[in-house]
Amino acid sequence: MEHTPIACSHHDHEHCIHDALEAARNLCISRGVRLTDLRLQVLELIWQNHKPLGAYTLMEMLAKANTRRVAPPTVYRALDFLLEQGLIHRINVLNAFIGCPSPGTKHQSYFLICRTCNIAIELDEPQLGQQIQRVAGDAGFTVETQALEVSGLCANCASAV
Amino acid sequence: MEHTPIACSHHDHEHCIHDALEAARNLCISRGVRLTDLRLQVLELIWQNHKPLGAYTLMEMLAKANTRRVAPPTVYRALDFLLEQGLIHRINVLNAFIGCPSPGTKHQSYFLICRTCNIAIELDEPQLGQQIQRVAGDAGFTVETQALEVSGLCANCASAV
DNA sequence: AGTCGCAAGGTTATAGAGTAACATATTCAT
DNA sequence: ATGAATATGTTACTCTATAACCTTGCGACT
Repeated sequence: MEHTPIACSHHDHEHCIHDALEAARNLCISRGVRLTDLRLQVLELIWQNHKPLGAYTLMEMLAKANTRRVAPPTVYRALDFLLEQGLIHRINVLNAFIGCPSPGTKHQSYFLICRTCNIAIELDEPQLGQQIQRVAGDAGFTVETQALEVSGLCANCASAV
Repeated sequence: MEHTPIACSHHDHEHCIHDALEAARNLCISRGVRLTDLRLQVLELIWQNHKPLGAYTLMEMLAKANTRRVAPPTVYRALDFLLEQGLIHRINVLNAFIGCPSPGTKHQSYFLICRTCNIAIELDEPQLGQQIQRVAGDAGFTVETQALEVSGLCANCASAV
């Protein structure tokens, strides 16, 4: 593998999850917001999969883990919290959610999404943001959020053809 | 208005719709695909509004125009056809569809979406595409489609605050 | 002109995604 | 301890989209 973006490389997954949850805990403490059991559980499920997860898939996972029914508002409220805190991103084209590897740092949402294996690789490209900002500015547009979703084949899947 | 992207400027709307439909007809003829009454009707409704329209809004419009019930698959099939032919784009963040001002020319989907008036301004920025292509290539990713959805305030709404 | 084949559209039912409104339970500051 | 605020539970519903199957109608070919 020549190119290995974080989400793509083979890595110590347990360690990766642990770090993400630890970072989330610290971030929430420093902000004075509550990372409750439910919210933490949702974040953990999202990280364990390492691929975009739909709200209803999460619901089923929660129901199994807690051995009781979990209704949509429960999971959506947790997701809303995690989105607000920048701990996860929403992938619009998939109606799904994925963990953010660098919460805390304010950034936009740029993703490479593999149509075969469904992996979503988050890009860290401030320059791209600047160019988008400039183009939008030329049109007199005030940018609030940016969402770039590039679909195609990841390195692994492309070489597997 | 200093900056006037196509979708934003005051223009002869009838003329604009007419041109779009004419272009669509020609494109379909040259490709040997059938722009049926239904498909044309959907395309026309989308252009008449000039703002992203949801599938169910379209359904109601069709039902009224045709004075009979129209079921979801009917409108979704027409939308699928128009998407395939590049005559419309899908705005993921709005679950809505909008006419493409330059079908025929292969291009990606870059939109500025005003959260107040809901207008969606399509950008024509091949350079942006190149930069995205480059960034994705650096990650070993093979790009198939790009979707950029920038949310914020359009020039009109920003000045109206 | 008939007819065969296929693409388009109709119909019913259901899956998937998200929210409104209200009730209950926790937590926190005082 | 108590009240206010925050978080979660519950029910019901809306909106978005697709599956599966049937019917229609165009169009190429003899």
